[in-house]
Amino acid sequence: MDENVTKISQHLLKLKALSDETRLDIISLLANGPLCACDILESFKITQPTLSYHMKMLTGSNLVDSVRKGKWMHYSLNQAEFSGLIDYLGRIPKPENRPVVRSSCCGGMDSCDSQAEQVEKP
Amino acid sequence: MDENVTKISQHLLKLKALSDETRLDIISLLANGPLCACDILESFKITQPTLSYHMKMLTGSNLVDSVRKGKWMHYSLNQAEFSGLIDYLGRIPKPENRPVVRSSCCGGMDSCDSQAEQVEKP
DNA sequence: ACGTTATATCGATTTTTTTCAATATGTTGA
DNA sequence: TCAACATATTGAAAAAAATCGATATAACGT
Repeated sequence: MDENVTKISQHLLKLKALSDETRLDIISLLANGPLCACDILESFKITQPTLSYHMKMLTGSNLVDSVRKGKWMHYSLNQAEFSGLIDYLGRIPKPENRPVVRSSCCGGMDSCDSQAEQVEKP
Repeated sequence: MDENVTKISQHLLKLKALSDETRLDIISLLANGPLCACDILESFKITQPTLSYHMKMLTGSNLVDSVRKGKWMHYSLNQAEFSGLIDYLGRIPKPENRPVVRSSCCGGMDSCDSQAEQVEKP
């Protein structure tokens, strides 16, 4: 029931993760296969701590998985989570959601075209 | 060619637009059909200028269309643009993109498992 | 023209995000 | 154990985003 609420925040986390240009580029990089942080770092003009921060955002949203391989940290796109986000977005445009209340400003939705009479709101 | 660059920013704009909780909720509202600003406003605990700001973000990203109907501003989800974003995201996980350079930190990708010898980077 | 209503813009403030230098942690090979 | 390397964390500063009150603009009815 309020699992939905939690889900929304999970999706929001992912959307936030994708809303930064550097991170979106990192995601595109990882789409080609796993990479270690040192490789990713070379593709950008940012410092190592900044990359580490971005990777934390990405792993924190579960869009990216990480495993240690010796000295190196290997990052990979979590396809399932990524697909999950896409599925969520894909379900939005359909009218099965009705997540919040709806009121009407002027009787009906399209009745505003010919707003001969206006409904006063108390 | 660099149309791709522009496209990326368009997608990034949309992702930024969706990365705010209020705006994501507005999108869900609009998924049920067009609404005027006054109606949307009632669903949130924000002021009218703030809503106007958010709607500007949403229309600026083209995820939402707006038309004046008399005194009212009617907002509606731009399904085509929304789908465009979803399509873009859906294409990311496949290896047809290779958007940026790739280097290798230790020979191959999986060779790091048994990193008997390490390749020094000059 | 005027008053009312709906929305937009402006200016300032608060909040959040991004960034980096310094430093810490963890791993490996000698 | 220790030096070297890869990555993480911390603390502070800069940049960007969100918010609001005041005010402007636009449309309508009278």
